[in-house]
Parts: sequence; C-alpha cells; structure tokens
Amino acid sequence: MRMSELFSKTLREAPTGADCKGYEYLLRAGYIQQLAAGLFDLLPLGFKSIHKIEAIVRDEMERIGAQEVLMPLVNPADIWKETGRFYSIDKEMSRFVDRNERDMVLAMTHEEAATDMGRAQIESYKRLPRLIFQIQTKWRDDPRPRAGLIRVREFTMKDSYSFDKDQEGLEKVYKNHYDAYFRIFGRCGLPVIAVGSDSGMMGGKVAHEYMYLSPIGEDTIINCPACGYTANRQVATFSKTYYPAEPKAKELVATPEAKTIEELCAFLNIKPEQTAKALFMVGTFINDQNGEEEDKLIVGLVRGDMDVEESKLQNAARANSLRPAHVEEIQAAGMEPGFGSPIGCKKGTIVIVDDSAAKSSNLVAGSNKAGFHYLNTNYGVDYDGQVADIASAADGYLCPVCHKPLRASKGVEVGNIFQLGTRYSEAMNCYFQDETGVRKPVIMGSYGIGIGRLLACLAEQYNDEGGLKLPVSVAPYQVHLVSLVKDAATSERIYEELQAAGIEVLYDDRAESAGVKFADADIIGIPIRLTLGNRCLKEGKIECRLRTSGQTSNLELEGLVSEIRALIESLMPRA
RNA sequence: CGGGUAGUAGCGCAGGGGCUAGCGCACUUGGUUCGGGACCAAGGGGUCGGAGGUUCAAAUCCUCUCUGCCCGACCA
Repeated sequence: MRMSELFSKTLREAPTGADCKGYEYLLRAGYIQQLAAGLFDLLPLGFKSIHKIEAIVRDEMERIGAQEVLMPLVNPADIWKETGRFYSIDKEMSRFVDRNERDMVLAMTHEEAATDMGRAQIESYKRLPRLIFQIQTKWRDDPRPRAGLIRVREFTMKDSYSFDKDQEGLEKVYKNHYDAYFRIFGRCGLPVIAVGSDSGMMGGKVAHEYMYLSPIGEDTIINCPACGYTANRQVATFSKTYYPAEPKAKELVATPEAKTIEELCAFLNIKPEQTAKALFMVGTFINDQNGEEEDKLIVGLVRGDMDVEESKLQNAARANSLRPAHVEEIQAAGMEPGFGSPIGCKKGTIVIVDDSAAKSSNLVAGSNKAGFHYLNTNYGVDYDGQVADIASAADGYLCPVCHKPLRASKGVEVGNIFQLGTRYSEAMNCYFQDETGVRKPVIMGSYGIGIGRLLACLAEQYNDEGGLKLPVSVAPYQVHLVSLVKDAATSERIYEELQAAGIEVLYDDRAESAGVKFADADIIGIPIRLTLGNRCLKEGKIECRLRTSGQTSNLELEGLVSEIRALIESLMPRA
C-alpha cells in the first residue's frame, strides 16, 4: 500500500475523550474513527488488523474441528420467546417489528439461532458431536459504551456453539476451546489469564472468562499468588473466619446517628466483625413463559467486616436483575435504612444471609427503628433466611484453597466459554435419539471472543510515547518502507520485490520530510521499518529498524527479501 | 437512568451582547529545504450542535432540546 494513496491520515493531537493510550493511538494512527457512541468505523489499517486476528481465530477454530457458518443479525423474536430471553433481557436487546407486524430482535448473541439450526440438523447420536462457529456482528444497546473499542454497542464476535450427546463430550469440546483460546491470544500476542466466572444471562454452570489484566479493565479478578486460584470477583470465594459463641438474648440499644458500620463501631467501641450489615435491593423476577414481571425486596446480610457481592446475591436470590431499593420500598417492608436488618421484616421479603453472619454469634444488627440497634442478634433465633455465600472477595482476604492472602486486579474480558448444558436445547426442543432409542436433549456449550475488543487490548498492551507497536501477527502490515531518496527508482523496486515475495508492505512514497514520515511510521507502528536513505544507498544497503526494540541495522539490498522473511518469522508471537 | 462536563474550521483550542468570529496544527499554490513532526510568501475553509425567545443588535443572555465524554447504575 502506498501512503500517498492511503485513505486514512494520522492525527497530531488526540481527539478529546480518548482517555486511554491504546484508544488514543488507534484514533491518531487512523485505525478507527468514531461514528457515534459505541459505534466505530474500521479504517483500512484497523480493518487489516481485524482481518489478521480473524484469520488466527479461524485457523484455531478449524483446528479443533469447528465448521464456519453465518447466522443473521436479525432474528425473529419467536425463538427468543422460546427460551424466555425475549422477556428476561431488558433494553440491552433492541426490538422492532417488520412490515408484517412480526416481532423481530437484533441478536446480541446466537444461542437461539444456533439451537434452531441444531434442532433442524441433528436427530440422532450419529450426528453428534458437532461444532459450529461464526464471526459476526452483535448489537448490544449498552447504556454506557466507553474506552473506545473496549466497550461498544455494535461489535464483531467469534462465537461457537457445540452440540454433544453427553457431558463427557461437552467437557472435551470445552477443554478444546480452553486450549484453543490460549493459542489464539498467544498468537495475537495478548497475555491473558483464564478465570472462573459467573455465567450471567447465559445460564449453565461451568464458565471461564479470558482476562487481559489491565487497569483499564472493568472486571475485578481475585487471584492467589501462592496456589494460583483465580476467579472473577463476581464468583470468587474466600476463606472466612467465623465467631461462634453461646447465643445471648438480644437487647435494644440506642445508637443515635450511627448509620454506618464505622459509626456504629466507634459508638459502641466494637469491631466490624461483631456487627451485621444489611444491603437492600429490589430484584426483578420474570416468568419465562409469559414475561410477567414481579419485583421483590431482597435483604442481603453480611458480617460488618465484609461487603455484599451483588452478583452472588442475585444468583442466590435467583433474581433476573437487581437494583438498589428506594427508601420507601425498604420501609414498606418494615425495615429502616441505616438501622436495618431482617429482624421483623414483612413476609415476602427475600432474606439471604451470608454464612459469615449466620455462623457468627451475638452480632450487633439494625433494629429497624431509627436510632436503635440490637446487641446479640443470632441467625436462626432472631431472624431466618437462606444462607449462601454472598460476600465480596477483596484484596488481602484469604484464599479458599491454600489460605494465603488473595490479590485483586482489574481485567478486560476478551473471551468466554460456557457449558450451557440443556438450557437451550430443552427450551427449544433440540433433541436427539441415543443408541438405545431414547430421546434426549442435546448438550450444548457456547464460546465467544470479542474481536474488536481484542484489538483494543492489543493496542493498550503494545504502545509507547511514539504510538502503536503491534505484534507482527496482527499489525496491518509487516514492513513499513520509508523512502527518503529523491530518485524513487530504487525504493519502487524494493517495494515491488517485497510485495512480489508476499510480504505486506506499507510504502511511504509521499513528498514529506523525514521527520513526518518517521513520526507517522512510529504511530502506525508497523513492526519492521525499512528506511532507504542516500547514505546507505551508496553502499547498497538499507536501514532496518524494529519498532518494538528500536534495534537498528543496515541490510544488504542483495538478498533483502529472504532476510526480511526470516525477520518476520522470528518476530511472530508463538502460541 | 442519576451526577458531572463539553459542543465555535478536519484536529486541538481562544473569544462570552456591538462592526468582517480568531489562533496553532492540518489543507491549497509558489519558492527554498531534505535522516526525526522544516522555512518564507500567498490562499481556501464556519448554518458558532439545533429550535424558540429577549434585544436596535445574540457565538455571547434566557428556555427547551440533541449529541459526545467522564463517574455511577447497568453489562456476555
């Protein structure tokens, strides 16, 4: 590609709002351009990189036996009604009616469409297992897109769907994905870790997320440096200490102005672990069959030295969604914010008690009368409720496996794998006959990688003051040829030779000063820069500089192609 | 959806009732320069986000509204 003909241009200054480096450079280097909130154009350079990533993904997916398909972005609402997700998913899924008044949706994922394909194609165990994948557009009307390509509304995703006759088969294909994903990210050059995760709206039990650890991430990952235990904070467990004792009778005590645990502890001169903390949420419960919604107040109770993890609370309560409760709602259920506890709450309130509180005795808890707390409250005596782990793991807490301190870090989710089981196949009647003639639901899995987000993470991982420096496996071109000589004949010849040899070259043939060309080369960040200058040329040489290391050497023009080939090979990230 | 912040040239910004709306970069033309964002000269480019209002006069004041970004809520 000649830079004199390149569609995009570089920007000297970062557009306002480019808050992280990777995003800033993708904009400034002319890889992407914003169209609206969460909507981005891929310019030629960015699209080249995306194609490279997709090629790696295809290669690795086909290697584990996946067959590429393409499902429509627009789905009839019917199949989403079959699984209930038409009702359970809120405004994040966009809906419309076609000219015949038929309900349609823009697919935010393709479990329904894939299951529909499966039920048409699979009737016997002889046609199992099967694995399909696609690289396709998703639309998710996220309320708050941010950080460039990290969180967008329209994006490209590689999603695969597995069909198996038994759990053993599912586990095998799951493991294949687990490994393939590491090869994919490895070949792209992105360091990731796999963490145990919440299955969220996907349903199913076993799930992993692939996290790129970075401060720009929105997920919190809990990790044990000692034994390697790693999980998303949404599901991370930790080792809790309990404080059981002989239960005493509860006792009302005036605690004016002591609304928080801190104030309470200071007032009563006690420690946080001697108290119980209540969090009030309103959960929405949706009938999957008809879409009818019901709101219920949920009280989450943890010991005062911990916090409630809302994802855990939502799962324990089996709520479809959670939001903080309004003061009036809390009071309507017979409780008082700031002095709240499940003691004496109205029937119909869902009470979830963390085991930390349930297994500790004589805690100070709210009395539900403003200005008063109870001393010596005990689970099973003063209040009841479902006991579950709803406490949030945090930095310094103890590992559930080896009891050493845990560490918390931020990460971006670039991929996920789910064992779906039969949630979709049962709901959508995707059954097969086994060897004995018994009809069984197909066992499914689903597996995703956000392609654009992967590029965003790579841009974040690979940049310096000068701009981008993507690995050669995903950079838009392999070689950036900069001509500084007046007579273009030699550089033209080199350009032709490299291209003829199948090397991908961005050729700066513009009439710009050396400084401008170098600055553009730096920001675009092609891994190998070849500079043809008058000095070198006289000796029959060309300067070769590596973007990442800055390492510079002069190569003979004679045999340049094979030299560059070898160099590209040596720079290629390994899985 | 709440809180904050900003919309003036392609990008970054200044101007805050008054005459022709400005600066840097980018762009065009001519000349000089030519290995790290060159220099000189001459140019082109604007519904000041939109609508309504106040006023002799609005980019500027008022009302409404749209959009972007940040924090939160939300999120595979």
